[in-house]
Amino acid sequence: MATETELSPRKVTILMAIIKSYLETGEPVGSRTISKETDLNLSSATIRNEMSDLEDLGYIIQPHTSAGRIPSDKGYRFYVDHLMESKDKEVQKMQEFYLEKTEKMEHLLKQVVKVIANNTQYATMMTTSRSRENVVKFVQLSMVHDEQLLAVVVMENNMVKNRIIPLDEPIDAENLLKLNMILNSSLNGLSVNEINLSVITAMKDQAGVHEDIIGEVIDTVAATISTEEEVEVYTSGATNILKYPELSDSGMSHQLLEAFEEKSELASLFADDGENETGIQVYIGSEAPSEKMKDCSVVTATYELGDGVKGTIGIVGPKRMDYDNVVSNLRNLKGQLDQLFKDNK
Amino acid sequence: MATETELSPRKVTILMAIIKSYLETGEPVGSRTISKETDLNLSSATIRNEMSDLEDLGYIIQPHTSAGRIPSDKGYRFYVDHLMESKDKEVQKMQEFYLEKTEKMEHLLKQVVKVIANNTQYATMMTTSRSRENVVKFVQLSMVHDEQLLAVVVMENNMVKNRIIPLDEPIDAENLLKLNMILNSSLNGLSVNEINLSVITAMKDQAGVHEDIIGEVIDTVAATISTEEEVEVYTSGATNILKYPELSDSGMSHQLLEAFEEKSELASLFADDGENETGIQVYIGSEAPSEKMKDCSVVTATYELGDGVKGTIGIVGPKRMDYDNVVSNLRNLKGQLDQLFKDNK
DNA sequence: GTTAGCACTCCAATCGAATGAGTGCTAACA
DNA sequence: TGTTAGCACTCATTCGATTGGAGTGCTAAC
Repeated sequence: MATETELSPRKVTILMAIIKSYLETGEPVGSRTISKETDLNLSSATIRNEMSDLEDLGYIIQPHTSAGRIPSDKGYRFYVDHLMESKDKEVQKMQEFYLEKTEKMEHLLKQVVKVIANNTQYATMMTTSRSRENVVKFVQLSMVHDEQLLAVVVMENNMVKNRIIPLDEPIDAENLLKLNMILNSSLNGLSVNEINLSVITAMKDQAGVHEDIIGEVIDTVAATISTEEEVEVYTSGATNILKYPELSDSGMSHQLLEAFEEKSELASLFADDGENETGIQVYIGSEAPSEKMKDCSVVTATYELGDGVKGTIGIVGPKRMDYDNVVSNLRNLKGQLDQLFKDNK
Repeated sequence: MATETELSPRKVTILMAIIKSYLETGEPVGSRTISKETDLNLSSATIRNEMSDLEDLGYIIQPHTSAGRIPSDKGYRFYVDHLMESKDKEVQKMQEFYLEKTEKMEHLLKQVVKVIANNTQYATMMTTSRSRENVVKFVQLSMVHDEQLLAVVVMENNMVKNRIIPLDEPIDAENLLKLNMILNSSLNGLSVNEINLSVITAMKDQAGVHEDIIGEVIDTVAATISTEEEVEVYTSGATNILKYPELSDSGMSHQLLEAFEEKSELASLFADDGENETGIQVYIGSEAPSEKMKDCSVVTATYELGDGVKGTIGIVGPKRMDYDNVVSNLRNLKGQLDQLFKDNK
C-alpha cells in the first residue's frame, strides 16, 4: 500500500480526525473543529492548508464551497484499511453477546441476524452457501395412508427434507422394504450432483415391478434435495435503513427495503462472493455488490458452519457507518460460531 | 342500519361523491368540485350547506378552516358498508388473476400474498390459523446414524414435521419397532391438546426400559407439533407502505414496516379474528386491530384451505384505500381458492 | 512552515407579502 | 322553504428578499 509515501503522518492524523468526527456527527467538518479536537496544536489556517491538499489527493470532498469536508469513498477506504491493520495488533474491543445453542440451523441463523442487527443497528442478512458437496445420509419411504407415500431425506449436515407422494395403489410392506433398501444402498453417500442418470437407471432396474414408482420417488427426492429450495435468506433490522437520513431521504430507502423484502435477490448478490476469502470484507459506496447500494457501505463475512456449509453474513448501512463496531461484532461472531461448532462436534 | 333515516338521498350522493373524489386525489375536496362533478345541478352554495350538515353529523371533517372536507372514519365506514351492499347485487368487476396449482401450502400462500400485494399495491400478509383440531396421522422414528434418531410426524392435513434427536446410545431395531408401534397406536387420531399427561404416562409404561427415551421423544413430538412453530406468516409488498405519504411522512411507516418484519407480532393480531365470520371484514382507522395501524385501514378475509385449515389474509393500506378494488380482489381470491381445493379433493 | 486577518461564498433559516382555494353568512329570489 | 349569488374572511402554501453564520481561500506577516 502506497499510503505511507502519499500521506505524511500529520495528514493521516488530520484525515482520521475528519472521518471520525464525520462518523459521529454526520455533518461536514470544518478546519476549526479539527484544530481544536486534535492535539496537534495547529491553527485552523494550517489545517485548512492540509485539508486542501487532502482534497486534491481525493480523500475528502467539499459538498459545496464554504462547507466543511466529508470523506470520499477513497477516504473511507483508507480509514477502513487502517482500522483493519491496527486492530489486528491491538486487543479487540469485545462486543459481548451470546448465541443460544440450538439444534436447527434455521434457528441459529435467525438468531445471528437478529443479534447483529440489534448490536449494529444496520440492516443485516445471512444466507448459507448451497454447498453442493452435501451428501445424502439417509432416505426413507413410509406409507402414511393407503394412497400416500412419505419420502424423508436426511442430508449429511442433518438437513431434513420431506414430501408426500400421492399413489394410485398402495405398496405392500415387503415391497416398501425393498424400495427402501434400494434407495439407501444406492443413494447414501452421494452428493446431489453425483446422482446421475446411470444411478437412477440402476435403481429402476432393481426396482422391477415398481419401476414407475421409483421413477417418481427419484424425481421427488431430486426435487427435494435440489438446490432451489435450499437457499434461504434470513434478514433482520431492514427497517434500520430508515434511521439514516442520507438513505431514507432519497428514494434509495424504498429500493433497499424492497431488496430486503425480495430475499432471493439478496442471496444471489452475496452468493458468488467470499469463495476464496473467508475473512471480513468491506465494500464502500460504488464497491458494493449492487447498483442499489451505491450510496451504502456493505460489510460481509463468511463463516464455516460445520459439515462443510458456509454462511455469509452481510450488513448494509450508510457509508457513514460505524465500521469499527461492525467489524468487531463480526470478529466476535466468528469466535462464537467456531466455538459452537467445535462443541457440537 | 339507521342511515336511511339519518341521511337524505341527496346527502348520500354528495357524501359518496366527496369520498370518491378524495380516494382518487387524496386532496380535501371543496364544494365547487362536487357541484361540478355530480349531476345534481346544484350550486356550490347549496352543496356547502349540505356539507355543513354532513360535518355536523360526523361523516366528514375539515382539516382546518378554509380547506375542503375529507371523510371521517364514520364517512369511510358508510362508504364501505354501502359498497358491500351494492356489490352483492351488482355483477362484480372481475379482478383477473390465476393461481398456479402447487403441492405445498407454503408455496400457495406465498403466491397468494404476492398476487394480492401486486394487484392492490398495499402491504399484504397471510397466515394460517393453527387449527387445534389438527390430528396426528402418522409417527415414525428411524435411526439415521448410531447416535441420531429421526422423528417424523405427519398430521391429518399432510403437514409434515421432523426433528433429529441426539442419543447417548443406539436403539436396536427391535426396540425401535416397538417404540414406533407404541407411538402410533397411542397417538394416531389424537389432536394436539388431546395428548395429555395420562396418554404420555401410559406410553411410558409400555415403553419400559426405554422410558427415558420415550419421554424425550414425546417432548420432541409435542414441540414438533406445538403451535409455536406452526404459525407461519407470509408477507408481500410491505414496502408499498412507503408509497402513501400520509403513512410514510409520520414516523408511522417505520412502525408499520417493523411490524411487517416482525411477523410473529402480525400473526397474533389476526389470529383471534375471523373465528365466527368467514367473510370480508374492513377495519377503518381506530377500528384496526393494532394501535400501530390507527391511521390505516385493514381489510381481512378468512378462507377455507381444505382439511379444516383456515387462512386469514390481511391487507394494510392508508384509510384512503381503494376499498372497491381490494374487496373485489378478495372476493375473486375466495373463488380461486374454493375451486383449487375442490379440484384437489 | 505557521499564523492572523479579511473578503468572499453559500447554505439555512426567517420574515412578509402575495396567492388562491374554500368557507360561512346574508340577502334576494322562486 | 329551498336555492342561489355575492362578499368578506381564514388559512395553508409559495415565493422572494434578507439575514446570519459557518467555512473557505488567499495574502501578508511572523
